[in-house]
Amino acid sequence: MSKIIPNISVDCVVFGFDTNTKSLNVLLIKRYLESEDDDEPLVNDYVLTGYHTFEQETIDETATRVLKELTGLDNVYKKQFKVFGDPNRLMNEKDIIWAQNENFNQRTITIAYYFLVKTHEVDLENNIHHPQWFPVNDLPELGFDHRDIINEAYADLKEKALYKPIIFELLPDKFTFNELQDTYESILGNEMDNRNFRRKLLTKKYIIALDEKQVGVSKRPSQLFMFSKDVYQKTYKESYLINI
Amino acid sequence: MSKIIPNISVDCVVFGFDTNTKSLNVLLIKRYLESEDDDEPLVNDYVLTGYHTFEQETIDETATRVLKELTGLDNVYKKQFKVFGDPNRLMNEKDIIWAQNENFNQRTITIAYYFLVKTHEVDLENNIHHPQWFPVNDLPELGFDHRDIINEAYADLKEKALYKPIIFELLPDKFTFNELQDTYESILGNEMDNRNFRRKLLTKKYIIALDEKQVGVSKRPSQLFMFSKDVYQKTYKESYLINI
DNA sequence: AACATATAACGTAATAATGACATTTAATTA
DNA sequence: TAATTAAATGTCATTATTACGTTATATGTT
Repeated sequence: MSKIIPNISVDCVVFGFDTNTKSLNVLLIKRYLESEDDDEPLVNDYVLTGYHTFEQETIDETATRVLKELTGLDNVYKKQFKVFGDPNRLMNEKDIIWAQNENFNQRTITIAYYFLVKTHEVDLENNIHHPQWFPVNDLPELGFDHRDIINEAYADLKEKALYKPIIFELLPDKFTFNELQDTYESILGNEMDNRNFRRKLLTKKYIIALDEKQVGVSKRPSQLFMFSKDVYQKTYKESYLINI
Repeated sequence: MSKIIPNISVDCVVFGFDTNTKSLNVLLIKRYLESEDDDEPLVNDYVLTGYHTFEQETIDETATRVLKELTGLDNVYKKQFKVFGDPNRLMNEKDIIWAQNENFNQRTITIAYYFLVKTHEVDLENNIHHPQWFPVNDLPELGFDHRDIINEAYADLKEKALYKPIIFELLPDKFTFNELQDTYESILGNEMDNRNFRRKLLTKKYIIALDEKQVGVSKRPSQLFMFSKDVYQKTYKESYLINI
């Protein structure tokens, strides 16, 4: 049995994109504690999943382990983006109640990761944590400093999406151009002209048109595309284009 | 007296740019341990500065404190870029010798920051750590996992320099256009056409031509420029230009 | 005073990328 | 076969980029 390091943990922000609602979502689990006199619950909000690092484990392994438990997924895009270590970060009223109940009260610093997953690959049903997706722009009440953590993760994702092809981590293997644009618009929070967007990205050799169309839609079906990481890595030249 | 958290530390990569040698440098301190029989020293290499976090201190405060001790500087650009937490990260031969001598051997995770400083503002003389500048491309033998840490810091800096105006943190308040270009070239590791470089950056309103020239040079003196963070923040529109 | 030296500073033309804008096409369903 | 729905596309004016060599302005030297 592995021993945990009591003052070091990992928290995981799991991002998914829902192509139906066109919403960038975050996976959260409920934090619930009943009062003794069965009145109002003492704690009833949502949190990220996380766990302490084991003594013989890298931080990355902790993150991977936590994600696997939550989603069942391996080999997911992962970014360690910030450490949250304020001595008072778990000192809200509800966090203190929770900490007393759960028997942790030491100063804990947490290393925060975000993950980009394909929503349809996450099985929410058979999951002891009962995770739920929430739009990143419409989050429920959150415990600990997890709202901060999510906001920082989102800010980092926004920036990174502009110059790395990470958006494809959020899309199915086969996607339409409109889905791609929707995903960009959700992440970046702005609308784009569809003609200009297509022109720009259609020239990229690593976005490959498939000989295949959407099926089962009652309208003109879109063409499907795929992203080739391989072609990307081979053809992308770091332009060193200063863009300040 | 503040108590330290024994398994959590901060390490600081301090970058400076030397306009004379046109070299991006890192500030290092010596790690030295003599053997008892006075032969070869047991440990004789260089390391970053770092220190443990105090119990009532944020991680950012730790970093700021360590930098202040090393350089005397406050209010310096600082980026927390990565955590190094491999269980075996301090397990090289020399690190073990050092750890026995210094009496630490527990697993320690370190939160790494880099700082961008103006070289001429750092006083190397009156400093108990005796720090020295080394070119990032020609580092001496380094202790612990500090070569990794520096390389990761450098990679992050390279990326960030392309889309944030952080380069000015490395330059004096008044700089010439050629110094600006030299700094970019050192960081990005490529040469640029000087006409195109000027044209591109001269159009930026936040790079302001001063009514002032270099003095004491035996050639045509350059015009001096300054960077206005204020103008930058007011005029920069996030273009949301996808650049993948 | 004229010249040498050294580096700062600049221009042009061809090509590529961007931004702004509305219509046509291709499938399903009634 | 007509209606519906969303997919897909074209053009033009403006701006940005690339590639390239010459001129300007200071100091130092004779």
